[in-house]
Amino acid sequence: MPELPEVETVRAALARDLVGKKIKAASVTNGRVVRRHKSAKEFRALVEGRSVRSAERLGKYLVFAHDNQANLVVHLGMSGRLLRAKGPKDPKPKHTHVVFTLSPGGELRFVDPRTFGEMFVSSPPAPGETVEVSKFARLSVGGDGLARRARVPELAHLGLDPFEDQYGWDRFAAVLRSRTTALKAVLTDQDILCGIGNIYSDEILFAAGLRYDRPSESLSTIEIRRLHRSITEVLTEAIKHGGSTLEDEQFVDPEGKPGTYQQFHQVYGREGQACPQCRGPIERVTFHGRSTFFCPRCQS
DNA sequence: CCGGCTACCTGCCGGC
DNA sequence: TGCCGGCAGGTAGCCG
Repeated sequence: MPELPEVETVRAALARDLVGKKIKAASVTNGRVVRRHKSAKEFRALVEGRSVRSAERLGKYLVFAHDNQANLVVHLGMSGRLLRAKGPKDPKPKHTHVVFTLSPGGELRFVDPRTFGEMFVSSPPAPGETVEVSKFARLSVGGDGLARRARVPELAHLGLDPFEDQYGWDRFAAVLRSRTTALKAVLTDQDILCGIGNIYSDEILFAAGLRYDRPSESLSTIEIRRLHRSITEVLTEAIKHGGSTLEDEQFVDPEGKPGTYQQFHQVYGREGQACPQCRGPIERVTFHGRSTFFCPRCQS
């Protein structure tokens, strides 16, 4: 379940290892992965022969700028991996759906058992064509973020990325006060804040001492500042440890290395265990059809 | 406009 | 031992 820290880990690895290389050939063996395109053939025609100029991230999306104004966009979904390989002789994992042959040398493969992940080539909007950028992005994102959204229309609906410029606590306060929804629903709504999913929302809310079901507009200024700080701190710490790799899922970076942040999880997946702060039992509830872990004593 | 529900998928695990 | 239901959850699309 790659969320922002896992996607950032992949981005950083590919910034070192993919940028500057040319995609000589692409092979697509599961068309569902490129479902935004009319055909796999169309997708191949758009990527083959292109060089990769940069590796960026917006929320949980990877954005690789091509040498022709277009961008290759990748979302890992629930179980997607981008894996480097030395060449075609390296054994292909099951569920390898796309293989890029790179120049110089090697391959980049997209492996995704559950096929919730996808990739597509985004062409810049035609001159004069306007792109509707999400109102939460407009509210707080600086020039780069807005420009990036305008360049990739498919991602223009995304809200604030927690690491984008100009994401101050006062702007964040305006976002929270504009909704009456439960905090967890706000944190995981990609059109408001992008990059946070089920695991990190629970960890962030525990760090902030706030319950998942607190109405977002009910927070005091101090609570808003605490939540704002917790978002940055938890995600930064998770990135430092290469993201989280849970026992039942298989996140690894492009070199096949798992993350280690799971050992620092305070509440996620710890139902019945002692809260690290008060030693009371961590509770698990189903919220919006998803598991939510929290400490009823430390979070209010 | 907004919130809530479901479909899309495969692997894994517990129960029978 | 084998089958089957439930669960995992990110996003898009639909509906009220």
